[in-house]
Amino acid sequence: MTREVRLRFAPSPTGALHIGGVRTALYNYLFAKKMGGKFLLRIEDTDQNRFVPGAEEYIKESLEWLNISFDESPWNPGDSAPYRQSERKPMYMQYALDLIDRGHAYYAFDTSEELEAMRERLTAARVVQPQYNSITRTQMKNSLTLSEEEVAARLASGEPYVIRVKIPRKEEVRLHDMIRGWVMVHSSTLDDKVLMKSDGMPTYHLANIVDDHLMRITHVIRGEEWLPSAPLHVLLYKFFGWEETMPEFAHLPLLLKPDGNGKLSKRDGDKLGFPVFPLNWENKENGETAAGFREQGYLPDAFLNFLAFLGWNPGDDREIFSMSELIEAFSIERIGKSGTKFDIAKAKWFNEQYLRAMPNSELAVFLIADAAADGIVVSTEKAEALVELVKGRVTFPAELWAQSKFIVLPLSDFDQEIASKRWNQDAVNVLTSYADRISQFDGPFDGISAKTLLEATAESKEIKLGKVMQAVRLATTGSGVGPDLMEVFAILGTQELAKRIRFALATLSVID
RNA sequence: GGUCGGUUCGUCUAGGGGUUAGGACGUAUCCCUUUCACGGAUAAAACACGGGUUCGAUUCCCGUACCGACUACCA
Repeated sequence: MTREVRLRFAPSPTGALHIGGVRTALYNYLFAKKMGGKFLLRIEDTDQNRFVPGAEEYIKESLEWLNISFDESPWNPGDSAPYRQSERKPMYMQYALDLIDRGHAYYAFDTSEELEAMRERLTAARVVQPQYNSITRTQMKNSLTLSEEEVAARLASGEPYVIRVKIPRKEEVRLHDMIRGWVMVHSSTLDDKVLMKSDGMPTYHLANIVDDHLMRITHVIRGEEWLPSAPLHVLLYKFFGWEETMPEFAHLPLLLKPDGNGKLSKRDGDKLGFPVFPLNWENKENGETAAGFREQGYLPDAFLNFLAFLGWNPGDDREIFSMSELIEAFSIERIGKSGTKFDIAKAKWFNEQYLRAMPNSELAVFLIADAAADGIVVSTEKAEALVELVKGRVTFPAELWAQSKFIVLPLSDFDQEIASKRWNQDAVNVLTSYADRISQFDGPFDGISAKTLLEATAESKEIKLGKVMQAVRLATTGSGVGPDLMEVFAILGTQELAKRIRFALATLSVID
């Protein structure tokens, strides 16, 4: 019988969900869906000191924004409930105890001072890697060195203790990674990691193995930073006797800084002026804030598409993928091995592609809202016309209104540099006549008729249109650049257009 | 330092024993456009280095260099 494919995303609620975490969630989701399996969310909140209020909601909202949904989660529990490790606390100890019974773990009573002293002693003795391991544990206070009575007495007295895994002295640990192939590590380089902390909570290592086993996880896709501890996890599956159902591992390449080297961090975003988080974030306790892609104007589908390509590609030239197309095309084999530098320019390009592909009616919603924020009411019909005019020129929805409001708002001033260079007597002559002709214009005033009329006007004055075009733009929009002027005229309408021209004629003066 | 991982244009990448080493972003130029942008076209731009193996290596092997992750009672 083949097992149901089950994947999980297991973030820690210690702050805003980093973009790398979002990508991990996405890849897990894509693979789960591709395989017709289930995707679950598990909150890894075993470190009570690092818990940050609001972080869990942030994770939820971020993934909802991107349409990454869970079949099972704290808010939509399935038969693996509960989905918060803090709520699973009572179940971990028995597994740790089981490991002690099997001789694969032990109690340790060393204080942090004693641990520190041990490390100092080893460092002084030039031991390359001071760690709690098969050698050093014989000199520490634990159930391997202490008598059974002594251990029992310490336990009974309520003395704080941890439970450590007993790493074998010599053993070749073989780890299969779906992205990297076989990775071999010798157990002598591993240390006796803490499994149960003195506060009664499991560490990540124990909780992750126990929960993945209990939740019947078949594939673990996580960041490369976990690769070094993966051999320990393999060992734990073996110690528990769960090798048969051990999940497949895939360690994703890291997301790197755009400049220089190293893992992408919040500081890079602040420094280079782009977000590193999906949503805006504010830690109410320490006032820490971070900018989000959503608030910067990235469309969820575009951001998702961009994210998917950070370390994965379909193997052909296609670049624009919807979520369902991603699911269809996704495969772990096509995930790269090397770290990926974060390139915000590509993210913008994706956003532009998606924005231009959106129907005007949807884009108009953004424009109407932004106009309303400025206290301006724009009709749907007008908004759609404006959107059509400028959508090819913008990266973010907020620019739609910013770049077209000059049409809606009254014309007040003129670009002085253009005025001094382009405002001349020819322009005054053409515009004076054009305003008159427009006022008398009868019939539908569209881009074509606006242009025909302007050409006729210039011809009647025996002036080349090209010589006065900049002045015409300046007079009607106040600026030297902008979208197709004749289309602008059409939206303005004959009355407003004539009014603007007369205002310009009255305001600007010919210098030469 | 140790362990592990990685290395194709500036960036994301395709490819893989014999290729003009392909695409995309970005950049530059040209075309379109009576502006700017969009769009179209073109260009510059890469196999880290050294040894093997081989008729032939960017591709396979081994070293070196460089980069990174990890090295907590954090995940």
